Amino acid sequence: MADPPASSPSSSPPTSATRRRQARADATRLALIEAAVHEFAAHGFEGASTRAIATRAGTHQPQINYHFESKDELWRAAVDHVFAKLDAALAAHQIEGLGADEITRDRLADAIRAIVRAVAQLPELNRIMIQEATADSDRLAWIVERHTRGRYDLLAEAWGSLRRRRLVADIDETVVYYALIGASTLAYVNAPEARRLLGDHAIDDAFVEAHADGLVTMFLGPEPAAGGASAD
Amino acid sequence: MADPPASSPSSSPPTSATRRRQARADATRLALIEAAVHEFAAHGFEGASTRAIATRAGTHQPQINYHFESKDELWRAAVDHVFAKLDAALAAHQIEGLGADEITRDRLADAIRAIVRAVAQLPELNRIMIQEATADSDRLAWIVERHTRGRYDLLAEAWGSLRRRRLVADIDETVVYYALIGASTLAYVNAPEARRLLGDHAIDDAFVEAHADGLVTMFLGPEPAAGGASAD
DNA sequence: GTCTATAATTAGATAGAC
DNA sequence: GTCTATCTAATTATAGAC
Repeated sequence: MADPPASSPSSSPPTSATRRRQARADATRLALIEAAVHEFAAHGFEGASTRAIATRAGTHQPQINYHFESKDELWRAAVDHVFAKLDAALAAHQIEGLGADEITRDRLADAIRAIVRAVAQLPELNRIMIQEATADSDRLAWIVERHTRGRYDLLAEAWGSLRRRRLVADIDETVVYYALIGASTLAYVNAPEARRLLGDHAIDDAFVEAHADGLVTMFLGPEPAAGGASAD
Repeated sequence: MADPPASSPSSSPPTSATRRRQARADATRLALIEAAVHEFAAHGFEGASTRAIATRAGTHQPQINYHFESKDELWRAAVDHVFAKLDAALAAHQIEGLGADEITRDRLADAIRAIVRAVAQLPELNRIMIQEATADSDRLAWIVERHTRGRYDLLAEAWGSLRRRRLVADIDETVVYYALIGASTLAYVNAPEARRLLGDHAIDDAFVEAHADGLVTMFLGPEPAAGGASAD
């Protein structure tokens, strides 16, 4: 979405030297984005300094204003980057998404497991989300319209469909949305706290699997009701 | 815990004037703490400025260093303040706590409802907690040992007791802790986002009650199993 | 105790050499 | 494109009048 700064201003043919320069520039840009993800997640937008980001990226602070218009634009590029990684992780953890076909209890169970595994390996995304969601701002408006609303609608429709068919508990979609996101992300968002509270190795792969199973039980019940449910 | 600056340096008897001065000072101190709660919750420790806190408190920025040693000490006073409010809110919403006697399913259900109602009216506490928990720091160490660990132990013991007696699903205490805190707090922590996503009045009293009921259903099941459960 | 003025540091952004 | 040097504005904390 953010255009890279124009690197071929006129019609000069791409020589080997300019191609190497471009590759170096792309590497710098990516390193800045990944460093920004880490720093914004840890300290919030205002708490993260562009100097710390540049140092983590192995470059110098003015590079941020060269490759991005401003700290704000770097933040947007970082957010787009982690959401792209989320979609990749979700795709890796489940064959079909929520929206593909008529939702079933088992499909939602698979989706919940996929969400838990994905957010476990991508804690920065939900750290950034929550840092921004605590106060209204232009950044919050941007992130809600660009990344949040579509995902909310998908989950709300899936839950609503199951709820109307009595395949899940009679709980409001808005309640389920925040309960599921909160219940699935907090242990990873708060991993530094969890390490102090529970020990260094408390949030490991076994925890993630127990967490996924636990949330499926909590949100979908121990077992699908045999027989009695009738469609709307 | 933090001693107020000594206001009676020698043995001068308290005149009406000095008593009025002291009352004014106490009011300034409290106004600073409450403004600090708001600003730290909205912007995090590093993102909140002492000028903004002083302005919100209706006083001037150097008052912070007079009434508190530093921004850091003000933060600690603010955290103690919101945890005291949490305890008051929890006490108002339930007769007995988790630790009073042998835990029962109904007692835990009451506790969950009390937690939801309390965190709904005190979103600043969980905003501050989550802002700090995303990165390790001296502040995180302080808050975990001073405020978090005891509450974690209480809930983990209660759940473990019910779990051993097969009165709740067989889910690990650590999973339940983060799932419950996340599921109960996120809608209020993220209220600015929820307003953009769902509309201005989505997180109202009816939501809180539906939320409380929904979490009881999710964590404790729709109904206690009649008969079959045997104690350990 | 509360105020104004200011010191010392650090922030994001820019200029210009190479 | 990347670097060094630096500008302007904002930060926390302190000094000193009242």
